[in-house]
Amino acid sequence: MLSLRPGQALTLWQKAMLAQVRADDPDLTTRQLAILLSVYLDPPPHTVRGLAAHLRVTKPVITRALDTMGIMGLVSRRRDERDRRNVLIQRTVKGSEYLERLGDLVVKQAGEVS
Amino acid sequence: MLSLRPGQALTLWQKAMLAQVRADDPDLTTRQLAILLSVYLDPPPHTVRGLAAHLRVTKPVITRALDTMGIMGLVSRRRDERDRRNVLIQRTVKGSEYLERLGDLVVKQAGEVS
DNA sequence: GCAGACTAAAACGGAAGCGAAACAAAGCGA
DNA sequence: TCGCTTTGTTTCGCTTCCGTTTTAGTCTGC
Repeated sequence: MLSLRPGQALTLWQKAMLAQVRADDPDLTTRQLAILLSVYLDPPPHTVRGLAAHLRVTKPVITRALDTMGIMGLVSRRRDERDRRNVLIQRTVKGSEYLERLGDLVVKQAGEVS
Repeated sequence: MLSLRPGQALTLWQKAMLAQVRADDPDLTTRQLAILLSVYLDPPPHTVRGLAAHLRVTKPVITRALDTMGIMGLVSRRRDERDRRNVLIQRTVKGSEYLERLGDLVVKQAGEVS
């Protein structure tokens, strides 16, 4: 159970956003990041349909985000051989590293919140 | 001093992003949110030039973000009467409420992180 | 006063995201 | 087999953001 006050939350958010903006690696949209986090933190398998329902957005939103993040190497796609209509979204080393850095960044900024 | 583990940080991030995506009020870009948080959390006065230096982005980025958030009513602009080249960025009630909701949202999600 | 420095905004072309609708491929049920 | 559903992608027109460059207004030092 993680407990923090609203002021601490906003300060943490500011520090994290600031670090994100200053780092000039390409930053993801809110939707893209939500998808990436779901793929890596929720148990597989992940399908376009499943993610769309989970985030309550339309399927093209998922497809487009996967296109973009696929080019970035943060996720990869594979056909489901058991039901070839489905596409399974898979993790990549690069995506793991990306989220690892994000987690470390948040932890680091949290340490500086009084 | 706020202490959390990388796994907790990512889970918190996921929950917050998910809540943000599901809520269908217009979500801000990373840059816009960073600007908004700086305006509300850092001591005034805030100028375009100052914010650009603080975030390490170009001035048009700030101008455009202020345009967008101004239309949304989250910030307002006023000429500095002491040096009329400057524009002072000011807080609004609506902006305060927006960040209050954001803070509460993060606190709420944090409470569900094990 | 006036040239030069400074500040913010506007203009420009390009890239990327959006929702809605159309589409192709695969499974399913009679 | 042959419709019908399901799944993911593509297309369309539109909006928004991007970096760069240009413009307009304001100070400042001589």
